[in-house]
Amino acid sequence: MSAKGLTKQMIVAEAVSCIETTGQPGVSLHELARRLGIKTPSLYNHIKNTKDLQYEVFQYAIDMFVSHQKAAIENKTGDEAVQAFAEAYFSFAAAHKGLYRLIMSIPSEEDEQAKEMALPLLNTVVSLLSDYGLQEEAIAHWQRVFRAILHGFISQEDLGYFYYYKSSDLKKSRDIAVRCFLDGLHAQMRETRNTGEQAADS
Amino acid sequence: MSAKGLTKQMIVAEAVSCIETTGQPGVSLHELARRLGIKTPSLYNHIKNTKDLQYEVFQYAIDMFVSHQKAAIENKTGDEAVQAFAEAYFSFAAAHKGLYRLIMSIPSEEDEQAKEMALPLLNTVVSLLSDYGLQEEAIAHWQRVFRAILHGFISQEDLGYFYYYKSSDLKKSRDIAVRCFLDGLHAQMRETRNTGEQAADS
DNA sequence: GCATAATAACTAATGCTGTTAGTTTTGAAA
DNA sequence: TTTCAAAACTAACAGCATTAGTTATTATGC
Repeated sequence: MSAKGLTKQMIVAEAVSCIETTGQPGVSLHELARRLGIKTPSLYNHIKNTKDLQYEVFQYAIDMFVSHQKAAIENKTGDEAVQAFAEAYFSFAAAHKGLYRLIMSIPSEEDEQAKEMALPLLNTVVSLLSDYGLQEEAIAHWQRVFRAILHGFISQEDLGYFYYYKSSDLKKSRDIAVRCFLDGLHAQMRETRNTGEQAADS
Repeated sequence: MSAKGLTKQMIVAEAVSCIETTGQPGVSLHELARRLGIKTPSLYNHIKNTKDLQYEVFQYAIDMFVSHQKAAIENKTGDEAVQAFAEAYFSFAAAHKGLYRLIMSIPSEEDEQAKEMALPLLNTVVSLLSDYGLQEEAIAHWQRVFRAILHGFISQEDLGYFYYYKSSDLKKSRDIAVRCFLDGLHAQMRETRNTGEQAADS
């Protein structure tokens, strides 16, 4: 009945809080309004639509994720930094399941806005690999490989695709994956040093 | 107005066809009924609910994916088989975007039925790695690593997360990823041979 | 201190989902 | 030809996002 002084930030915060507790990548406007003590359509005084709200939360999640990553690799370089990054990546995904899911569900090939918002997420990995003195094209490839491993792992854990053969623990699998990446990267660097060319196709 | 002799198989087939053309992992019952020339609630004479239909399509997609994989690695072993498998994996995901998305969106930790249906998908990879003479626990780990790379790649391509730094092509990135996996696997095998133990943590 | 304008709440309604209950039609078996 | 189950239907509901139009509150200018 009253103008409660609700702000967009408060709505986003409530949405984030909801996502954090449920582990789901979204909230219904109905649920959100209920939590804020208003009726659903009133939300439209502050947000444009669900997509708009999603973008706000998306931005929030990315900022959080990136700062988490940056903190983890501070004062570290090379393999040590890569390993620390991977651990930070895994721990964030575990601690913020809903937000991670959101980050990995929003963008699409067509959505230029989301892709641009996600850019910092890529830059952290690229700068991580810059230590290795690779050529620019090689970095572009290996950054993809690294992110594929990281996300592929989290994603399939989340889906339950890693709970077969469960005798062996996930942490060890993750360590092996990261080590595999580093071994592969080192092998590539040896080849590059010997031939002066990236030779990954023979 | 008439009993059209519709069967569950026909409904599933139509749903698959719809998913194949749209690239989306699902169809609305309304759209499905419209395509079949009946009213929405009539579908409930054949299916239990949307989840039920989803499972049917899921099963169909898995069968298709698995047979595609098996055909690709027939008469191949070792690295050659691994590479052929990876190519088959990538090509299926590209050619059947909607079905692949469905496969990678249905299961969850809690959904035992879906997890069991997905089992053949894991067995193909496990049998692929059996060639290498690894211990059972090592296979459990490396099978995860391989699938993480494969799905991680497709997933992020799909999300648009690989379209930055696009100067370099995706195919080459994929090749590097598979080679990285093989390099890592070989490195592990050398270690195992030397020490008689899996030593991936030092 | 009071009128005014902007803000932010509201109610009512629409269209899209999936779903259920109850009813009629159809086609095949007795 | 009657009978009965299968498979279609209509009508209705609940939950979702969303829009239009309305009222109440708050802050601003005179």
